[in-house]
Amino acid sequence: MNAPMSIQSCGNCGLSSMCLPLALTQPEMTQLDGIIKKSAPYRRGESIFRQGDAFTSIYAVRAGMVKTTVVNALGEEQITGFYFPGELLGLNGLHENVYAGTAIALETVSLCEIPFVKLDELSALLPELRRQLMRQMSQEIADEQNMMLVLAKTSAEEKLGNFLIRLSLRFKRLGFSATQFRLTMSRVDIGNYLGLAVETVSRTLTKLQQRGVIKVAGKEVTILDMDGLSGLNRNVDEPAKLVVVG
Amino acid sequence: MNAPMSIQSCGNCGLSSMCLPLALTQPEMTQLDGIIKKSAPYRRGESIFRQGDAFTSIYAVRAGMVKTTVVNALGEEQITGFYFPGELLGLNGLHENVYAGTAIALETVSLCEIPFVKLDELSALLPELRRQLMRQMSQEIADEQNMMLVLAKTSAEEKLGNFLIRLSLRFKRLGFSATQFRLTMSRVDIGNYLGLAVETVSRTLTKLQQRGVIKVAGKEVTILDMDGLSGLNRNVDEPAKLVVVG
DNA sequence: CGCATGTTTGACGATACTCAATGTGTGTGG
DNA sequence: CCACACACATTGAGTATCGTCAAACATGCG
Repeated sequence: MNAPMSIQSCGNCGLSSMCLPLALTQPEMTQLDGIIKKSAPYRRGESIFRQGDAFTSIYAVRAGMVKTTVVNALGEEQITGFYFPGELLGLNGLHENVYAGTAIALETVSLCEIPFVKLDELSALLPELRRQLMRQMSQEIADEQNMMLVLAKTSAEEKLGNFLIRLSLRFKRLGFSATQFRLTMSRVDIGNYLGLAVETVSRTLTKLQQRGVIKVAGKEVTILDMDGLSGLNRNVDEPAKLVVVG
Repeated sequence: MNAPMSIQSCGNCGLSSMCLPLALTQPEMTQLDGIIKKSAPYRRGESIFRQGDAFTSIYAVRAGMVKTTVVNALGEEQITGFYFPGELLGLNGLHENVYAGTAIALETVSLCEIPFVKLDELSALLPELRRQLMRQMSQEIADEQNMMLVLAKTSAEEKLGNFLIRLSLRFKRLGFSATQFRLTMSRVDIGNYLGLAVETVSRTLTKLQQRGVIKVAGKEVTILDMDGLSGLNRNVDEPAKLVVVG
């Protein structure tokens, strides 16, 4: 008796509506299934690919969380993103046939490996697959541009607020609580990603907590005042009593 | 007698080897030409598209320079890139069928407009076109990730050095001098792009000049010591008579 | 030629970094 | 199961880099 394959198929994957197969018909999905390789789970700290490795596949996260980094000539390292289930890894690799960054599992992670040559061929036949692939690349471009704004223009407090809100939205999209979740990454990772020293991350989280906007207990975060996080307290006066102008 | 069309065709465009038609055969290029719309030149300050506009086309820069920006909910604006001839604009627009940013001509600019629906259809037929489009998107992702590192991890001096070096490489690729060129954008734009105040841009350029690494005269820049710009003076010893305490 | 816009320079101050020490959690091995 | 060690996280003190405010200076367009 074979082990059930259901989990391996896009058709039975709960993430298909936010992943590559979006908008594919059932037979099309079967074709896509045909080229996807099951990959053994990665453990915390293991790398899925490394900067400079030959580019062969992109990966869809099925479970767990992944971080990606780039390193410059001086060895400085920057975390460029945290990837949730349904999101694609390795899209920066195809322009020079070499991965432009490293992907590392933040916890036990399960992935779908999609050989790019086959995906490219299939995308010629399936317009919706092609468009979805491009949409996801486009999405990544747009996301990173927004991140550039955050890095260049905002204070430590705004950076953390923005970070927590984006995490919240992604947890929500996956069906988890939008207001209470666990930070998979360390404070060091958060600081690296946001361009802050670890100490500043700690202090800022404490400050947000004291103001009653969030509650932090180790890696466990509760968002108490979503508007306070995003609204960026233009009114430094008082946290409660919200004034609506007009 | 018709006006010569040569300039309008990819086959006769000097940029084809670094633009979309890269690796296309002559007949394929003709097909691509068939969907490209000539666009009237844009003047300094004019927008090619605006954040929120319906996404219809991507644009290849043929002449002149373009900047792109994103604005967040609070009205903060971030320049996300400067685009040279041969580079593509609007790639961030297709994931939500709306441009995720604004593109503005920094000088008189001439563009090739490429309706995306047609490009998408054609990309199903021409594998090299499809791959080149994806490569350019991938390139943009990788570039922006490197920019995130610059924004998050480096000092004002390093930011300017990195900025000038990247400009230099792109001028070189276009056949211009790599060591002497004109900054098309204002100091305000440079500061915005790099996450620095205008005053810091000014001061840092002056400092780099005093150190003999560059020469600046208004918008005219000469790079005197390329290694000094990138090498990041690990040797802080002394430029002139510097007093070392101890 | 003059006004507007862009650029430079100076003085001052705030935000976030560095260094340092203490506190907390997690995983391993006895 | 507890103790220990190591990594991670928090807090404090002092400081540097860069931003803000302000004014003078240059440039260029009409």
